[in-house]
Amino acid sequence: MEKQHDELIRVVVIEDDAAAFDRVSSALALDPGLVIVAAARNVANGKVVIDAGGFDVLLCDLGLPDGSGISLIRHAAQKYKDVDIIVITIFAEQSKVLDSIKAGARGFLLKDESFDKCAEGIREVRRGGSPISPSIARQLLKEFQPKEHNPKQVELLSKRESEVLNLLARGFSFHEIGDLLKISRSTVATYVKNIYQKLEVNSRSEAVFEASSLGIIDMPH
Amino acid sequence: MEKQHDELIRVVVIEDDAAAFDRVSSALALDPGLVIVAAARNVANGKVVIDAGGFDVLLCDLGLPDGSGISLIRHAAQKYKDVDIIVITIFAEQSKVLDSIKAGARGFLLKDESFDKCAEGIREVRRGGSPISPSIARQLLKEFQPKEHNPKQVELLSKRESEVLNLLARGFSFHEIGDLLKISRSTVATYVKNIYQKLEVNSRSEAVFEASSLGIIDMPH
DNA sequence: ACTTACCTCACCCATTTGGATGATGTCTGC
DNA sequence: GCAGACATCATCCAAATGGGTGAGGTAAGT
Repeated sequence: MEKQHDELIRVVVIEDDAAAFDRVSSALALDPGLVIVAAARNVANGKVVIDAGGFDVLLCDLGLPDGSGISLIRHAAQKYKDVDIIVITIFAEQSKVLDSIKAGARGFLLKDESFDKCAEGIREVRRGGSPISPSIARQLLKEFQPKEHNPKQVELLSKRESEVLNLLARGFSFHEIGDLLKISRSTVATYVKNIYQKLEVNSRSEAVFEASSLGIIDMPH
Repeated sequence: MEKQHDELIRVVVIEDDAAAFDRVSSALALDPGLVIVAAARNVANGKVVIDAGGFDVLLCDLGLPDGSGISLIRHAAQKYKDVDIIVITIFAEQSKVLDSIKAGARGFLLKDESFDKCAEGIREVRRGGSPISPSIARQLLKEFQPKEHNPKQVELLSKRESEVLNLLARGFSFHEIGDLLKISRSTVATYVKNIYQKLEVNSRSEAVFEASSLGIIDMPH
């Protein structure tokens, strides 16, 4: 499917709620540059519509009667790299928002607040931006912000133990770590044992695995 | 500092460009519920202003003459949990956007497009949302989307090697892995050597570390 | 037909690790 | 003042790892 460069943006809407669909279509009708070329009310039909191609933007609801719209998003995103996918949903559920984005969604609008912003959102996404409702955006920011979930974890390891753990992760031997930290290798071994106890593991690799999953290790990149 | 629950929102603006500051202050002046209680043009003065407290929202530029606004954001976020911080900047630089968010920013507006949306953004953030310019939001979404940066990485490890790596991470010995995969421990050792070569490491812990940083390992959570 | 990648196995051996046990000294909090 | 957490060190030893080398089979791609 070719990306159209003239002003006509072809939209597919997948939405099971009739009232919501009406409001979306009304909103889009106000913009002469937008045209709804197809619609579906469930996952099964949605897939057919998507496979048919011939559109630039996909507006997709998440809570469809026969499954989650996320599978459709993934399908469409993989099939058509140039299609911009915008999720329209009622509530900002943390996990579903993330899953949608991982599946390839490029915009996220809440039904209640943004029907009038629908057309603007579509233009925005075509411009290369990502329209995101503020309440959803807040969810996303939380993902990036340092997680202080479990206060215990923050101080689970002592300063010295953390240093050792980070060096362990980078493959240094006890001997090398000892040299780097100016302590004996026996002391390093002691720290390692303490780390293992605290993390409830019994090998280096498990410790690194556990620590990186807990976010208590300095990762590159 | 107490969070004010009446309608008056006290704002601090840290912005070095006089023209930009004027436009922001004009925009805020149109909303009688907003009042600029303090301002600064650089990091040094910004810190003083922040330490003085008595505000609800911090609007902060990133490119200040004597340093990055990110340090101010971090400082303010740590000192006042209830203060909402919005970044106002010219360009959406990927790394700085991320750093700002990690530092505690809760909103992100581009100067060129959103001066008029400034007041609305402040109200949004007080409501618990996160106003984010679409072009910045797109940057963030990219962070979440499965990174296919290096096509090699996707198939860096063979299927069998990945299985072994995941078991390595969980602390199984060669012997145990061999039993689990119904292969001999010699074969496991061979895989491990291959994995090390491919990841350019030479120990289990390094391999786990590298793999988790590359996202080619199945992490819990 | 030939190369390349993958899956499989074996043997050898020096180095490292993990586990156990025990010790000294500091510092903080109760 | 004393328990508890932390940082530091030591010795012993069985088991596991990492590194080297070699080798056979299959499947895919050139």
